[in-house]
Amino acid sequence: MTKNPKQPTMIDVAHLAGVSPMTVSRALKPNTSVSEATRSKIRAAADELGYVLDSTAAGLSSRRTGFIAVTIPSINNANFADTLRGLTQVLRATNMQVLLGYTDYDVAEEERLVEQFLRRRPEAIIVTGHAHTDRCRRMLEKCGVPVIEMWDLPENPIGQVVGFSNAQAAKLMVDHFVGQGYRKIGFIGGDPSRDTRGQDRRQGFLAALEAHGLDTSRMIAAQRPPITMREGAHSMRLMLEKWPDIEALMCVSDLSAFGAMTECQRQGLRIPDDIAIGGFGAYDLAEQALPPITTIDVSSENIGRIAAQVIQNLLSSEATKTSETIHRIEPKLLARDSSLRHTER
Amino acid sequence: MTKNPKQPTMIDVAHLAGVSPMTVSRALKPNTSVSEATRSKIRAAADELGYVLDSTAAGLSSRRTGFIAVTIPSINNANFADTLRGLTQVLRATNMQVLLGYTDYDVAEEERLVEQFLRRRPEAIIVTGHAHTDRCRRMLEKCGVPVIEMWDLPENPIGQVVGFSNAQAAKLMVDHFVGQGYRKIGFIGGDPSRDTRGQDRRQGFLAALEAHGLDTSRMIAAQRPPITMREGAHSMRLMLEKWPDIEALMCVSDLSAFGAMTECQRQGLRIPDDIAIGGFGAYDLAEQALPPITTIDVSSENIGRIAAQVIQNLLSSEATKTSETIHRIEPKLLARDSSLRHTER
DNA sequence: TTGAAAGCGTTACCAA
DNA sequence: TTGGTAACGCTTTCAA
Repeated sequence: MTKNPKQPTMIDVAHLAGVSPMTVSRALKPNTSVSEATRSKIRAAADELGYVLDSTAAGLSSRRTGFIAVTIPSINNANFADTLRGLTQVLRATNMQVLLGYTDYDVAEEERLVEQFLRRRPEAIIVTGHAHTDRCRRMLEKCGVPVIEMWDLPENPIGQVVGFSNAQAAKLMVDHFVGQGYRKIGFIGGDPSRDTRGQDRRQGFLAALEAHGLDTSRMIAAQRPPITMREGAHSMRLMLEKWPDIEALMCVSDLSAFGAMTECQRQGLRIPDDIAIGGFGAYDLAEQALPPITTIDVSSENIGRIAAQVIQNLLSSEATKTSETIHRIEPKLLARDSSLRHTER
Repeated sequence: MTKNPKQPTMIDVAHLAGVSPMTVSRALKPNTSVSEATRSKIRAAADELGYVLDSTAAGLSSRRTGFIAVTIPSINNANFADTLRGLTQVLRATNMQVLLGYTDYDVAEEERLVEQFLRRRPEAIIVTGHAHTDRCRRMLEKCGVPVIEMWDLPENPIGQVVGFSNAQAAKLMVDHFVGQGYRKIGFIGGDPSRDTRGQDRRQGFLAALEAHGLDTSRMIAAQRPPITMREGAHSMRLMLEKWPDIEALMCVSDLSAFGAMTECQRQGLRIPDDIAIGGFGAYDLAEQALPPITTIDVSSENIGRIAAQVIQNLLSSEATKTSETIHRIEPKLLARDSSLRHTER
């Protein structure tokens, strides 16, 4: 590793190229009025010195850091990964960089992250869900940059929203189960203190059962998220012990649904003949499992893409700024063998 | 959203608290000599104004940005997610922030990311693997901060290394298969142009087969990574068409192994009686699948933790800086039902 | 198209 | 323990 006691600055490049630093600054960005001759001379000088622009200084001076701060509950989650992918894809064109943090489904950790991130002076901030500590909410409200809450439909949004109704998503599954003729229907997952989206699904699930006049007792609350396959299997064991008559089961995510399904299979139960299974999130796993698992698709990647577009819109100087504040996604049910009656296949 | 035409600065806080900006700067960091009275006065003033430190300015002035740049091939990958978790956990104590980018297994994209990241003046940079474009390698070599290559054992390391031998990992699986009495052994995955780690596993696999004097023809190259479950299933179909006599199969990752296994099951083959399956990566899925899938554990989280410790060490002013450059992890085989002969269970 | 001067908000350094 | 001064490396702004 060559020891570089000091990285070259714009001034060094300017000296070598025989121009002023200001011209270097311009020459290094596109769409600036610099003659081709000067520009290539400067490029050569920069290359020779191994010059690398210092965005820290640039950001301080221009008050545009190029950061979009994003917090998600978990990095090891295909849904949020998809959202992030959609986000970065759209953002790439804008030269914006994502500053990513994960909260582990903990609002206190979210607060810590948001505080750290705001120091970086991001040009917008995206958080997952509507649950925040009071202090975090206050910080977001007066941070002076666009705030997006995603993956949820908050009752009192801080700024923009790109999300869907988790309750409605769960209702889709209940309606599907009922349409397939199942009546003794259960749910696994949904921790009120941490996974508010899971909890919303649980509540929507209950409400939908009630709307159909069905028994609502077959509920197993999960451990703290992330709800793993293993916990799905564990909860399934409890469920079968307590309500062996259960006909159909929704899990808070496809991962726990897979765990629940394999537990059933281990116990010799057939899916869906003995028990129907539904998940959430449209994971690859749900499609690839044997049998494929019925799930709900909320187009995670699209959430990210839309969020990025909202930001682009808000940051573009053109005063086209949409007044729209809620960008609502419609969850879709993907009916698969794990819940389809033989006669309907 | 309250319109804040201008965020308050340290000077505003200093005025309100009746001290100098310098004292504010000190009061806001721990372990600085400021009297308790002054400190709390300043804290109150900062709170009242809703002051948020500007790390951009702080970084410019102190030349310490608090960023550790990290590139991984994919965000939607439990292994790299675990590495990242280990990394951030250790780094949290240091007040370092991870600047994360994913390359999609593309060295050109890695180059783009590294260039972007170096502008942020990170205090260290961590990349995955040894394959870089020439330009990227040059940038890393002369960036002036510690460089770590992880998840691999490069022949010509740029700086520090925290990794393991992918070839050796594959050899573990071959030896296991052979020990179980399998002889007609195949491999799925390993794209030389992109997934060099997968390719290394493939090569190690071949070498191990040869060492045992076994036939090395049963190889199916995968599509470009990430190798999904679906591609595992697809490759399995090809494999069974071409070599229906195959007795044991290793896949480049647990995901493709799961896809391959479900494809076998769909075709009525029993695991491991008709065909044994092995994966890589110790995903939850491998443990939870039916039957559980034999895999290789490289302790992904540990890779991240060690990388973070190496960085802490390198950045600490104490000249304890370890001369050690290669931090080698030992892959471990987790033998499970998907490859264990009945008699050995 | 190019340049000079004046910050951007913070911290290093030295002095009190 | 506190404060004054001078950067840090760039961009904004205005002028040539």
